[in-house]
Amino acid sequence: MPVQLLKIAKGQSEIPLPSHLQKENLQNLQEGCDNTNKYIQGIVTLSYPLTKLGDGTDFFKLVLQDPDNLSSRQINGINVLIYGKMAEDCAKIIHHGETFIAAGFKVIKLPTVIDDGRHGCHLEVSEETGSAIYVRETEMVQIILPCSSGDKAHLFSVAPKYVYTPLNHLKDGTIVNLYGVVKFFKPPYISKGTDYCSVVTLVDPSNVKLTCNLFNGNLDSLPKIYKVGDIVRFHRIKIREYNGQMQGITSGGFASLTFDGTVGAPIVPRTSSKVYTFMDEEHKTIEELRIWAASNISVSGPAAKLSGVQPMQFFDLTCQLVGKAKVDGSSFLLKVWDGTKCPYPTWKVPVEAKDLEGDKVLLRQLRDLVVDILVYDNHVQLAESLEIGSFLRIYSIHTKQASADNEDVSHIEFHLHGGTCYGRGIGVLPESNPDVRELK
DNA sequence: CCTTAGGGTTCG
Repeated sequence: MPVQLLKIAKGQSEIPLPSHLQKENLQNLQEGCDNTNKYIQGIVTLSYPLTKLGDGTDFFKLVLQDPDNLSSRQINGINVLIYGKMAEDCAKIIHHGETFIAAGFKVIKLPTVIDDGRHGCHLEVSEETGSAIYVRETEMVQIILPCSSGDKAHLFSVAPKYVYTPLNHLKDGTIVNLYGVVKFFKPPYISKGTDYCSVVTLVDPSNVKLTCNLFNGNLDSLPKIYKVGDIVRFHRIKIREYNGQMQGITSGGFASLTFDGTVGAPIVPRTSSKVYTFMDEEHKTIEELRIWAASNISVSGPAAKLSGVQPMQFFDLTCQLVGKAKVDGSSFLLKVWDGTKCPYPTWKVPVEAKDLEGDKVLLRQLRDLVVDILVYDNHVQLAESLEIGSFLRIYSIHTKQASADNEDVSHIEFHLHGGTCYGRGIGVLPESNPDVRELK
């Protein structure tokens, strides 16, 4: 059998394998079987540098995964050992994530089988034994598995070839993957249906906007967007036409990654997915979008501090929750601080002492810095669930100047009105957020 | 169940 080293480039039609070859499942390999007319196929998840054996023979080793049997619990890779000229050629053209096909391979049973999910055999491939190797791009397969915890030795990944659609190429009724810069968003809120809802408007270098309605019963499954300018990657979002415009909506397998959109910031995806793909190619995309966004997205000015508030305005406040209290059915009180002092006298919402949650001593210590924010209607339920001490960003707080009958001077009131216009809402920030660190 | 929202400030 002649040696064939075949690279099928993207876009070219696939060259069929010789018809006499039959596919053998990676799980079914056994030593001693006649594999002359069989081939195996897998995705390259790991490869080692080309080396030379003691006798000068080139040697190249890679690990294959069966794309039909990928799961986080089952590590079913099989080692492929390639010798001679074929090793040298493979080392040049094979990349992580590509589909590797070998015909005319030799199955060698491993002396000691450890029951850790590893394959009981390895494969040997060389020109001398009549092997043929085909390499092609991997079609879209699911999954990659950076183990989020535990044994790092088993950390490996499979590169699926996801295709990302620019926002100006979206078509009604399709399910696509896409990247976008957040131009507007509503932090997740409790919808009138059964799920949390987050509305996100994206834009990309095609300058087309896409508003997405994202729903999920699990708050954590919605994108963790903290500010305009964040960059998101959506997988499997459904595109529909609504009022003459394309609209995105969550479909069954929706998943998202969110990144800080600041040029030069660390590229750390925010996601609830334990399993996701993220490779060099994605890094590059994020960096390019950051640079584009820097000159094409107007990020709302520097974050407002309590020390800088004006009587009649809407603003976003990054703060820490130090107290909360039930007020009535349609409003709820949050006591927060951001380390700065509001220059105006602030409104104190009267509540019964028994309804106030929070460290009394701390509340007293911080009494000149803490402000009362009254939240209404749809925000009440979310506000009730917030934990004392957590870091929040409250979007579109309204400041109002008022004076009570028993006061000589006017005070300033902080309201988070009902509804979600202009992204009005409450988001919880992780302690790792740069704005939270600044707060501390 | 197969919706919810479909960006564009409350009016307490």
